[in-house]
Amino acid sequence: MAHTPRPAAKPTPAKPTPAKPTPDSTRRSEKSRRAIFDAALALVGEVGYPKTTVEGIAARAGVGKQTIYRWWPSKAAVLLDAFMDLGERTAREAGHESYDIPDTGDLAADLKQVLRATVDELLDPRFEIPARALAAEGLVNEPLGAEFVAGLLEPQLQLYVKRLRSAQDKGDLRPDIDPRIALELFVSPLAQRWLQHTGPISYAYTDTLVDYALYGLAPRG
Amino acid sequence: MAHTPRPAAKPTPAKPTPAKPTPDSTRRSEKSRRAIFDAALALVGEVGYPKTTVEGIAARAGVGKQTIYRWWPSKAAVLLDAFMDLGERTAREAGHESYDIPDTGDLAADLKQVLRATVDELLDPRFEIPARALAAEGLVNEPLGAEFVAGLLEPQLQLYVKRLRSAQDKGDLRPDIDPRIALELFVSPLAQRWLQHTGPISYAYTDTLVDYALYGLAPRG
DNA sequence: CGGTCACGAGACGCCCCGTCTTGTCATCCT
DNA sequence: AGGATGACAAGACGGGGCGTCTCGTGACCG
Repeated sequence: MAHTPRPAAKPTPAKPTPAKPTPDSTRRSEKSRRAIFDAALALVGEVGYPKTTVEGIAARAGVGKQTIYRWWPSKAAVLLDAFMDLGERTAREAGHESYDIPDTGDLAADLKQVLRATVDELLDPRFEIPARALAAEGLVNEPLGAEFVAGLLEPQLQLYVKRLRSAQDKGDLRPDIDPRIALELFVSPLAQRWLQHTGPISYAYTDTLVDYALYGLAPRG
Repeated sequence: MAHTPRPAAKPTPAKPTPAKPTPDSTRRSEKSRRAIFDAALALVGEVGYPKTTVEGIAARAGVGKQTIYRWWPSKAAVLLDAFMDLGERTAREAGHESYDIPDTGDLAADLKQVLRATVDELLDPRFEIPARALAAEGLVNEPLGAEFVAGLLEPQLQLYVKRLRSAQDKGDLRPDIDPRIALELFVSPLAQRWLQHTGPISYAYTDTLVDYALYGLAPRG
């Protein structure tokens, strides 16, 4: 729960910050929380992010506006939590405790496989619409962007770091390479094509990225 | 002038689309147009994109709101035209008729030089604030995103395509490589780090990207 | 010299914002 | 048991930007 307010508050009643009421999260209604998530995701899918409003979410969820403002600072924060909750639920029901990039010994094949799965995900509207909306909001809304990166993006990237380190141990990757930079050679191009529609995304494309990145653009020899 | 309305309209008065008044662009006030651009860029820089409003731009420019709505569909479109106009003006006063990536014969050095210049640009607040705002809007607003890509991004990328083709002619780049994909190996990582704050950007970083991309992540031999 | 039309100014209804008020209900403490 | 607490649904409220509209003005046109 990313936006749950801090449970403690200074005892001093007269401080510069107006001393918010600080809601009691133990008394929180789980039913309302889920209804808000469902309504937010449904509305973003149906009318798009810009036309999704806090009032609309509240009405759709059968919830008072105050209940939303009590727990989240903005519609973007609501959607971020809803999206992360969705991700956890779908991962759980798919049986994944925690993802990991396969390690068959063939680095190129493993990377291509994961990127193909990513392509599928990026093209699934249930994922695409809220993810794009959150990415867009994160570009302009600093704290939300940081949470988006830290909560959704960076954990994925760390899986690549792990797999690339393993490859270095086995001599499949140059030992002087920084894995955190290396992964960007195939992940970032896909991300940019998806986000900004700068080109089509397909299995052939991501396969090509892996080959180019691993074996280099310059002639070998 | 990206959003100048079409000069012609069907003679049929009763059609499904309500037949907009179609302003006469020959009678347009150049003074107002410039004042709107200046006001839009100033406001975005001062109060940020979300707090920039059409009313605010109009008031700052000493212009009626209708004059903005007559020529642009949204504040995002205004800012896009203002930003493109700014780019043209600064390029002109810097004496550049048209940019081009240097071709000294050393591909790695040429790419590193251009990327270093890009780093400088990305870190210049005068460029950064409106560019990020437009990129964010373009993610969610399809037609604006397409115009952003076609008008600002793709022309830059084509310079890389040109330089990479030249490298292929000289044998500095594998002949089977698609230059449009190859350029993404070093441009997209930089773009993503800048847009989403997924990591620091520096000369050392972009130099590394070029080396990784040209010579590959896998051991040579 | 009369007609056309972009212009500055601003009024208008609309919708959403974020806050505040009211009454209900579940939980916890005494 | 009974009283206090506090989240809850519902919705009223002022504020402000939206996009459209109506004015009166002035520049250019035939």
